Amino acid sequence: MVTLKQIAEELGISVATVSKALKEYSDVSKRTRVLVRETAHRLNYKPNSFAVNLRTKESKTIGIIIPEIVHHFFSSVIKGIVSQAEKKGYLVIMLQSNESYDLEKKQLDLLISKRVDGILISLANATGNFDHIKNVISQDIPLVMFDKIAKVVNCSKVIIDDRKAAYMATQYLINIGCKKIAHFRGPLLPQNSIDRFLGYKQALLDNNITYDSSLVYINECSDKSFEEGKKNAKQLLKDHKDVDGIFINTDLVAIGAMTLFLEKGIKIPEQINIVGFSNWFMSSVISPSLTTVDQPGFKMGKKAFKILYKEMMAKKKNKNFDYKQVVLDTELVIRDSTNN
Amino acid sequence: MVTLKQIAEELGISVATVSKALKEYSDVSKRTRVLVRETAHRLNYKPNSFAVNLRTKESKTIGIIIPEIVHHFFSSVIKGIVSQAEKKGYLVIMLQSNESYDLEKKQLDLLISKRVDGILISLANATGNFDHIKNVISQDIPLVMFDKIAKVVNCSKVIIDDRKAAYMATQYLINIGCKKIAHFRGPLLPQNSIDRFLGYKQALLDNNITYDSSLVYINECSDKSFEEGKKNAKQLLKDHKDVDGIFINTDLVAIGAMTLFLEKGIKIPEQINIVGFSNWFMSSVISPSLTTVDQPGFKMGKKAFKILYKEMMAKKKNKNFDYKQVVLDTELVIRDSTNN
DNA sequence: AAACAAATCGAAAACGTTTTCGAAAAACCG
DNA sequence: CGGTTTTTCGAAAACGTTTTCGATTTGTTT
Repeated sequence: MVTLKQIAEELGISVATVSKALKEYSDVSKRTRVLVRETAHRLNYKPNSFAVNLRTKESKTIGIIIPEIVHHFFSSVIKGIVSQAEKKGYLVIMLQSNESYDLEKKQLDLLISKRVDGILISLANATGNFDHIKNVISQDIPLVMFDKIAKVVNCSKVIIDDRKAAYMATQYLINIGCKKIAHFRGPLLPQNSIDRFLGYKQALLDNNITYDSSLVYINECSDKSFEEGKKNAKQLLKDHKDVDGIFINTDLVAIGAMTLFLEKGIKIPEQINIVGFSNWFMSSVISPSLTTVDQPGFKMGKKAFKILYKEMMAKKKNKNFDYKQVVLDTELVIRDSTNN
Repeated sequence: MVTLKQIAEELGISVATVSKALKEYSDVSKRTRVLVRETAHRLNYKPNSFAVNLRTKESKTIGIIIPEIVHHFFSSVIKGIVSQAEKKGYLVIMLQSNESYDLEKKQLDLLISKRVDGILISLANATGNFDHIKNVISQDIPLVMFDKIAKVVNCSKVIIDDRKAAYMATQYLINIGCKKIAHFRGPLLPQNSIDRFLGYKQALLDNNITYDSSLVYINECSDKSFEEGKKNAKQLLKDHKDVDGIFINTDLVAIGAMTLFLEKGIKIPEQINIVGFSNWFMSSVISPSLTTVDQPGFKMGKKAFKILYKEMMAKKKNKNFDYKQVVLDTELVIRDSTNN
């Protein structure tokens, strides 16, 4: 591995000037500048990033923690982050929390001991305490949360308006004539689940439909989403035979539910209308295709990185910055699982 | 940020002993060892990884390059890699080549200038020249290829036996009575496509079915897989009305094809039997569910890291090592798109 | 040619850690 | 107590870069 020193010796000049020449400092003559550049290129010089990191106190690396990698929405977000980060010369370290609070805390620790320049995080379902996040922020490490956020933590966030999106989805079910609408709401803790539930409830109230808590089903575990969708659907059939619409927290659960209904000979959308959430790719290719709320993962990833980047630049210049909250638009994608 | 120096001053001892105390060197007394540990903990000391990297010449980081993140198989592989790497104290930097040769080369450059300790890579479809890979290996940087490999490159590899799996899939179609079997083979360059095609061809020959090259369709672009599946299916209907089975390179293309057939009123599996490849999750929930070859992504990721880890350890001790080639088992998952 | 300004360079410190090697201190033994 | 071994410690170099600041050289002006 060739170093600055070797280039310096090769040319009979000092390490300092070599370094400065390569960075286009104005206090090195044009002649030596090209000389240095040429020999650097000839010797295939690559700066030792360990030394650069140590000296500049930055790693040009960011960390990202998500609940689950094998997930259409999250992998889209990652793709957005990685693509944007690369443009700005940042590499991305990826970690997954498996929806576990303890793991999330541990991963966060790992990232800060690696001294990443910034962190992007989407919370685990199990995360109900946010001290670990606040702790990072208080250490002045830029951090932005996306999608699964904590309202109570003061930092930049990129989200969708879950409540509004859920409201629109429910309103749509009402518009097409549904009288008795159930909701599969996902786990209790995450803000998304809460907001989507509240949107659902509000839409009912605004349309003078009395809210019935027995129509709301919880599905806890997330790596068994499909199975839980089936389970909830089965239970729903026992509890309420006359339900004609369901708004479901996430596509995979919705697909599970649809699968069970089809097994039981129940026609979709004729007997039950179903709306999902997230717009996974598979929702467009199953039959009937699933009406769902499109969640812009790729865009969210890009936006989240852009904000983080600004914060990292601000920190570098010792400037302080205001936290931003960006709300991305969603869209109801109407397909064949609803009777329009 | 607290350093060794600060701990040393706090205790009135030298930096050297502090360092050694924290690493349980035997040449520091028990008394000072606990003293150092305690104050380190009290001051919340975290070693500066930049300095450690510089000194030890390792980053405890590996890089991974895949063609596409938003992809069930590859995200499974990543999950396997990340989980295994974390156990051994390694973090993972992820990059995607977007199936482009130029990007792949650039990403590889990025990783080596970041001085990752090792690299895992799955080649882009467009990669037909392997000098960039050989170059890395000749620099003595541990590298293992997985799934989309280059046979001609001498390094460790984790793969499945694409040829055998394709043979089995085709043989299965023959066994259930298919007389005229088409093949959608994917792009030309990747070894997988080639091997799967060869397996298909061999199965035909072994069963005394004459191979007809007009039954083989190429789909080039990979982020439009679904659309290309439809396109190929449409063309197939024009060319060969009497085809009764298709073996398709990858699930998403198969699902595209199935979608078109269903649109055209062609019954699956009654009129056409379809076998895919990869076993994406969605293949189990569409209807009819897709018969396909299960490709163990998670396991492949774990195995690939394990081999890389051994090579990294060997390199650290200046030992040399033999390249390994691991072939993982596949399994034909029989579902409803074939008439069994 | 003197005086000054501008351009060009390099010595050296700093970043924080690890590790070698010699020195000092303590323990042991006859 | 002298000599030897063992234990414990620290000085210092090294990793490769960046950057400050003073020194030297060159150029410009009278």
